[in-house]
Amino acid sequence: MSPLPKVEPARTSKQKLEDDKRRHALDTLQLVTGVGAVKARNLVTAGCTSIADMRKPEYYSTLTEAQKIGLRFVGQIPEPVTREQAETVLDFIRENISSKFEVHLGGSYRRGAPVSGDMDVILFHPTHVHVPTPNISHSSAFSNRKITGTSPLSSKSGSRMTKAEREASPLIKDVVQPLTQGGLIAATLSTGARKWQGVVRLPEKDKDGQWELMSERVKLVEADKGFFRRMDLNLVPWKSRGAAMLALTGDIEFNKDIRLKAGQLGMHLNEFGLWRWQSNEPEEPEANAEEAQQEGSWELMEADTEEDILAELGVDWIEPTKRNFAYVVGKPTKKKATTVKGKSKER
DNA sequence: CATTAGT
DNA sequence: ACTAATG
Repeated sequence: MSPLPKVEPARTSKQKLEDDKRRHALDTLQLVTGVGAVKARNLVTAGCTSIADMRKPEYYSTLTEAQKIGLRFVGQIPEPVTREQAETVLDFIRENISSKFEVHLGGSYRRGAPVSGDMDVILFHPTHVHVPTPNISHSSAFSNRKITGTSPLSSKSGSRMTKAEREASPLIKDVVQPLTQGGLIAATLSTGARKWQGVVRLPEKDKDGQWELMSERVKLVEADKGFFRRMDLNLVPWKSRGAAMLALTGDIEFNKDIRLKAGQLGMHLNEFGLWRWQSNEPEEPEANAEEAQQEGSWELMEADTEEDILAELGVDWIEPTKRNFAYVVGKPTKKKATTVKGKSKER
């Protein structure tokens, strides 16, 4: 009387256990900055199942430079940054670079969070850096295609930088270098013309409120002594300050929402500004080839503060601290029957 | 190009 | 939704 088909409990539970272990290994390896789903899977498949394993030469040698840095600071980087720590770093930066830079903190700090996962530093400079034209065509709503690399405009300007160009860039020369020599910057994860990502050692003040000696800080960095945190430096053209403040303050859902709104109004919003599409003169429509060459171009709108951009989008001012969770798009004096978005993830 | 990261 | 850097 046991017509029940027999299952195989031994095999099933063993399988389940191995699945759990594998998942745990994948999650663990992804604690290292720069290690994502693909790299973690490759490592686990190769037999690397722990942070300690990752330091073995056979695995370590497969890591990128950024992943090696991530591994070096894996015990420190996940630690949250307090507002006080962020403000200390901000003070230090202001004291150690040219006063021509206007320095702000974005991210969850600006949204009022008590602690943040990292520091998002925004640097405005009145002269340096130019504003790149968006790489998408206006009809992207229908044909989601980008302008091809054969476009005379897009092919060149956004291209890569040589090492020499990189070191001559204002972000590196005028910001990263002094902050490194000052003993703030401990390691670089990635660095380009307008974005630097890396690790800083929190500067400390002595009993008299004086910073540590510069030479002391540099030694402490080399000895891995102190508190290390993630920081991003963003160099922003003056004209892009409003768009950059919006983009770098977030949160993600807020950014998506106002960008969607811009698109619905036929505009394009990115961290460089609010753009409107300018069609080319039809000029002489006769005899034109089947493929119209240039349909038009994106032109930067005047709106260069957060207020102006939001106003242009028909959105009333929203305090940064209100950009965290549910927020309303549309007229505030009307019913609340407008789009409300929830949140999911925050550090 | 894919991967990772960032709001 | 959209962009930057790496390899």
